Amino acid sequence: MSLAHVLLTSLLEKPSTGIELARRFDRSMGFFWNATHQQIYRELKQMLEKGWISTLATDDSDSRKKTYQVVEQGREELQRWVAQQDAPSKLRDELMVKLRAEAQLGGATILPELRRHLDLHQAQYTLYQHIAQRDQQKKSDKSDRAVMIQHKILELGIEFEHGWITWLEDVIQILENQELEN
Amino acid sequence: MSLAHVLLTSLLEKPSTGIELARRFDRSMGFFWNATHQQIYRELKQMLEKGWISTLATDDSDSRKKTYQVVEQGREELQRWVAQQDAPSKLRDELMVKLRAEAQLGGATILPELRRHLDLHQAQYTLYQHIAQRDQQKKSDKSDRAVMIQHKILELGIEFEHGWITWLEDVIQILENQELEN
DNA sequence: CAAGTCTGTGCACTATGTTGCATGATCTCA
DNA sequence: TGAGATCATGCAACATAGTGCACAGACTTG
Repeated sequence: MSLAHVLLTSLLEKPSTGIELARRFDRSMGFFWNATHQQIYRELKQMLEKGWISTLATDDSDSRKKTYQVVEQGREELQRWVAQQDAPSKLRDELMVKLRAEAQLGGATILPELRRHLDLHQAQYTLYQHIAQRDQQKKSDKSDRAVMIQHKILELGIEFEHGWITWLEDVIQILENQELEN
Repeated sequence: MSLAHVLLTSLLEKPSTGIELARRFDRSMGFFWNATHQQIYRELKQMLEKGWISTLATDDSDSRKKTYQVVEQGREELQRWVAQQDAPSKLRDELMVKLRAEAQLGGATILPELRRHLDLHQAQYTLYQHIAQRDQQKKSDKSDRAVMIQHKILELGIEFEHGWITWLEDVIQILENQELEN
């Protein structure tokens, strides 16, 4: 299980409510992890039971809103997990399977899908670029370890998106030319 | 569900037994999808029930070994799936979370993990390069659509591994230098 | 040919992720 | 001020993925 550890990390960065966490998954955190609000609420509940997190007392008591923070035990658990060896995450990409399937089936049904994915990756790419630019201006404190790491992670994201874009453009071109030949 | 579709694709390429499929996941197919033999047997059983595949009659009947092949209905299902729009697969990488967690926790516990991953990616990279070279010699028939697509997929894999390697080297360097400064 | 290992299949259980729906609280604007 | 949107939390059911273990047949070797 590691959704719990993702949430611990996110909560260390800033104590938050369930929804806030869910929203953060659509942004920076979401680049390399994602989860629905359902998973998040369920996980928060379990983490509370395990004593890894607690709710902030400052919350308005007549609201159902709960803000969570990491407690010592949660911090220790995260530390333990970080030190632990794990296999690199396995890639699992439907589009690649579809391409390969189409290679067997014949036809060119896949072309629109490839174009659509190209668009999506381009959008993601520009989004990351914007975030990077904004960060650059906000905090030029290069010596801050946390800031540097976050920046590096973003860079990797940008690199991957760029890889996808050039690759997709290439494949689309090749397939389009093959179409024309028939 | 799409493990079923991955298996359909793999079976179209070549009728196989469960184990053969599982082994193929450790190779070419495994670059963008993976599954344990357990998942595969279970899925094969269900696909048989749905009438997407059938067992080959040529199998030695006193062995428990079963060779599966795709039947018309399975081919149609695959076709349907290929044409269908899907969101790009979401990346989910533990190492990135760990990095970010460590940025919060402080310490340099992550460095050995980064080095280990660098090694793994380097190994993967050379493996792909070898496969690419071998394929180049075997089948220089560039006009074959299926061959071309498989080659392109491999190229993407190589590109990604390369991205990981340069990025990891970079991050390791930066963190090592920070270590020295203390 | 007995003992040990490998191959191929499979069940049961657990963990993780997803979908659909429900409900109270808060906001908003005519 | 009350009807409707939307925010925040959550339950239940289901779908998918992964682990551990078992077992029968084939292969192998002293």
